[in-house]
Amino acid sequence: MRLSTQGSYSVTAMLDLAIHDKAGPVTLADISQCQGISLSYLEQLFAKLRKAKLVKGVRGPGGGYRLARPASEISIGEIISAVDESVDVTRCGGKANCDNGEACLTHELWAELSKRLYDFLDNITLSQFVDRPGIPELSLQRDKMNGRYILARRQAEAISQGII
Amino acid sequence: MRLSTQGSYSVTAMLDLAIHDKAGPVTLADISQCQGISLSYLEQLFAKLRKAKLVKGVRGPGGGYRLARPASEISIGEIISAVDESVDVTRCGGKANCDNGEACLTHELWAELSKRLYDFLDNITLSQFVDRPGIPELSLQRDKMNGRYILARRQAEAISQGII
DNA sequence: ACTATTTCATACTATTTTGGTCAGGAATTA
DNA sequence: TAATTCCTGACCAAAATAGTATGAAATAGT
Repeated sequence: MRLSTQGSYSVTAMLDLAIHDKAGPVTLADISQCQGISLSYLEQLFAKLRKAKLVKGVRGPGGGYRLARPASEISIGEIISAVDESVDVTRCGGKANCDNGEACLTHELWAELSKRLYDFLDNITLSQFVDRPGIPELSLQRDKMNGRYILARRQAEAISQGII
Repeated sequence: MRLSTQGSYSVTAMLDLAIHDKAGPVTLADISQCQGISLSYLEQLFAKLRKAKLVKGVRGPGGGYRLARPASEISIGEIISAVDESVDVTRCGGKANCDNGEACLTHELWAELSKRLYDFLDNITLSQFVDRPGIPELSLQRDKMNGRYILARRQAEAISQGII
C-alpha cells in the first residue's frame, strides 16, 4: 500500500467526474484548470485510470471523460491501486535477505496492515461522497464560476430545437 | 494523508521495537541488517521518531532504541504522521486557485477521506499486531537466526553471577 | 582511564519519483 | 474541413527518497 499525491490527484479527479456524471463528459482541460494540475500530467494519470477500466474517454468536441461504471460501484481502493502499481513491500521478497528464505516477521505484519487498509478503502465508494445533500448544489455553484456550461448549453439547444 | 516507503519503514521498525521491547533496546544495526535498510538512513528516520517522542535512544554498549510508551498506546497513525510531515493537500490552500477564494469542493472531499483514514489508523495500535499468540515464538526463532542474543547473553551472565 | 559500542548530528551524493513540457496523431462533432 | 478532445510517447527539471561519509557525544565493560 502506498498513498502519494498521484493517488490523491486521481481520487479528486474521479470525484469530479462522479459529481458531474449526469452532465456529460468532463474534459481534462476543465479539471486541469480547476485543480491546477498540468493537462499533460492529467493525461498520464488518466491513461492509468483508463487501463484499469475506471473511466471512458469520449473524443471530439463536447467529449471528455466519464466514469466507466456507476459511482456506487467504484471504490477509493480501486482508484488508488490503479495509479500506484504496488511496490514490493517485502524488501526481502523471496530472496534470502532476512531469515533463511523466510520473509521477515515485520514484513508479514506490514502486509497485514496494508491489507486492512485496502479492505477499508475498498468499502468506500465514490457515491458515498457524492450522493448526499448539499453536494449537487455546491457543484452547480462552482460550475457557474468556472464557466462549465456544457450541460446548460446543450439543454438550451435541445429546448430551442423542440426536443424537450 | 500520505503513505510512502518511509512510513512503511518506520512502522516495521516500530513493530520490531515492540516485539523485542521486553528484551531491552534494539540497535539500529540489527534493524538495518534484518530489513536491508542502510544504517544512516534509519538514523535519519529515528531522528524523526525521537522528535515525535515515539522512541527513546539509549547510548553506549548494550544500548539501542526502545518505545517511549507502551505499545498499546502507540498508534500506526501517529507513526505515519511523525515521518510524513503533511503536505498541503489542497493545492489551492487559501490563495484563490479554484473558485473565488473558496477551496475546491473535491479538495474538501479529499480532506474528509484523509481524516477518515487517519481515524482508522489511529485506532490500530502496535500492540494489536504484537500481543497475540504466535508472534513471540516467531520472533524468538528469528532472533536465534539473526544472532540477536543480547537478552540471552545478559540472562546467562546474570545467572552465572548468581543474581538470578 | 581506555576502548568498544552505540546514539546523535550534519553534510554530501546518487537514484527514483513527481510533475511538467513538447510535438504530434486519431477520433469525433459541427 | 475545421475545431475539439482524447491519446501516445519522448524528453526534461525539480523534488523526494535513499544511501554514504565523517565525526562527536554518551555509556558500559575492562
